Amino acid sequence: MDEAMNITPVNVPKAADVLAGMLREKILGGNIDEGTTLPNERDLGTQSGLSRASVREALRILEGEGLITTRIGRNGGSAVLRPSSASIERSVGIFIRGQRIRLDAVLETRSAIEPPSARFAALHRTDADLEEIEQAHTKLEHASRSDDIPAYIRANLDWHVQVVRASHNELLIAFIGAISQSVYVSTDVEGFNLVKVRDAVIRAHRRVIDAIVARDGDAAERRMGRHVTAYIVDLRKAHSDDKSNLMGNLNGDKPKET
Amino acid sequence: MDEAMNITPVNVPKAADVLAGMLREKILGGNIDEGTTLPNERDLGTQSGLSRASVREALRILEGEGLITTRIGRNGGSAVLRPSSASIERSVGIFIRGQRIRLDAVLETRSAIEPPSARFAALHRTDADLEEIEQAHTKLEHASRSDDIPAYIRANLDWHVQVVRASHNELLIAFIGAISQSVYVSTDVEGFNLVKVRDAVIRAHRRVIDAIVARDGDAAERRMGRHVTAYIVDLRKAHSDDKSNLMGNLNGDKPKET
DNA sequence: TAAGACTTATTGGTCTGACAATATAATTTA
DNA sequence: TAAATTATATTGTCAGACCAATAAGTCTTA
Repeated sequence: MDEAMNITPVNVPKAADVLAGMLREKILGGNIDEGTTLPNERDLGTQSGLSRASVREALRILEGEGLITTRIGRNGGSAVLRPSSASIERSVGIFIRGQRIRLDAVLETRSAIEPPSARFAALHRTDADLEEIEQAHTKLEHASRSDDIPAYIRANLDWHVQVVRASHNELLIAFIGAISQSVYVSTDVEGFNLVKVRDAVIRAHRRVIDAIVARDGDAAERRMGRHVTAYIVDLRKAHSDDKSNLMGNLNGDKPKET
Repeated sequence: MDEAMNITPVNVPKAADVLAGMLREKILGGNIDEGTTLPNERDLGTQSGLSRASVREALRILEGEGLITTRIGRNGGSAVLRPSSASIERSVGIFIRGQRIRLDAVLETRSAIEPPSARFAALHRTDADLEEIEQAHTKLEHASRSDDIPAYIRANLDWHVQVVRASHNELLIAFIGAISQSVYVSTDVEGFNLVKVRDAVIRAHRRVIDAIVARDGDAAERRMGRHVTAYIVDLRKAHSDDKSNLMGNLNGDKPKET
């Protein structure tokens, strides 16, 4: 590169950003217990030499990052929070909407993540995990039998989430959770009107469960892979009437007129 | 559930949150071009009936979500931004640090995502993608030959990112990008001191590239899978001196004394 | 005429101080 | 002792002012 005399654009951090950065490092770096409360806004102001408005902006940044939660009233204040997958879910959701990622692509992502997750689930599961998965499976069967399609869709997603949970890989869990949100809001009900379709899903789930029970990672990955791939193919087939577009995107846009 | 007479906890949204929500929907829902500027803070205040401080807090929230960027000065203001993967990277990074996810688990996640990504890369790649991958490969070889380990590590990660880029799946790209950040800051240099190790990596990369060139999805997935698995195994072997802990986590903590 | 220097308007950045809303603690009272 | 009341600590919100940065407009000058 030719970066001899070039200096980086002059850095003019805002006061609130600086304070937020300091507090963020304190929270993430230090061994601070969850629930510990920061000094109140006025004290933070005098300590940092900033106005309360700037302090509040900094706190709002941290709140957005899921690092603190703020309560009003006496003994209120900003309490340290262990960052959860919620903020990943939020940013992924915004990303999907903002970039207008198509449902097709989201499902493709899911089809990439879930099979290896099923493998890890088979390898790392506990008996408690199995119980959760079985419970989700029962709920799915019940929703299917009572023709409650919305409940069925919810239960279906839930089952998949439970399988990934059993992998005990927090990142995969967070990713699947984030994706599931988006899949849920844009899964269309009509795909599951047919009992035949619902039954096929349930049978596929059963086979995956069996592999997880047997701690057979290879089988779990293979079966989950076939299941999610088949699911995508089915959806594409169901939507093959408007061939130009394959599927709607996640923004509720009308198909472009051509 | 027994939720007959129960009312949900009274909802007291903050003014800034409400305004942020309205603006967020306007930005994500409406067809607003990137670069469009919102009204200035004072106008937003009068239009919404809120004080400028509240308006600013709302804008700060949106800025944190990557939906706007704010510039000072005449013709400045808050310009709409297409949300990028940057905010996903940030939230994933915070999640990893905050939850103290171990490097081991991060690598496991990578080993789950990359093989299917390589498959998609083989299926969806363009010639331009190939060029990027080859270029990254050349850089890796060069860094290896000149024993520049930091450059080697950077180039190594870069190659992996380029492969996933070729999948043209924005979510997978974002996930891998987010993970790579964390892998980078905690990959330790010593694992690559041996030429033998570096050469093995390069040969494995070559085989993956060949599969992508041939548009052979199965081979690409299989070879990438073997590569990342071998990588994890090697790292674990290298760190087998402190057997209790397998690897350091990503927070630079000292191993717990027992 | 065109390049440079100066002026000015617009916009976000920050501060101060005040009051409102609310949740908990402390006190009083039945 | 328990319920009701009061006090207090804390965030939520507002109004207004001034500072800082930027770009458009204007003037000067070669």
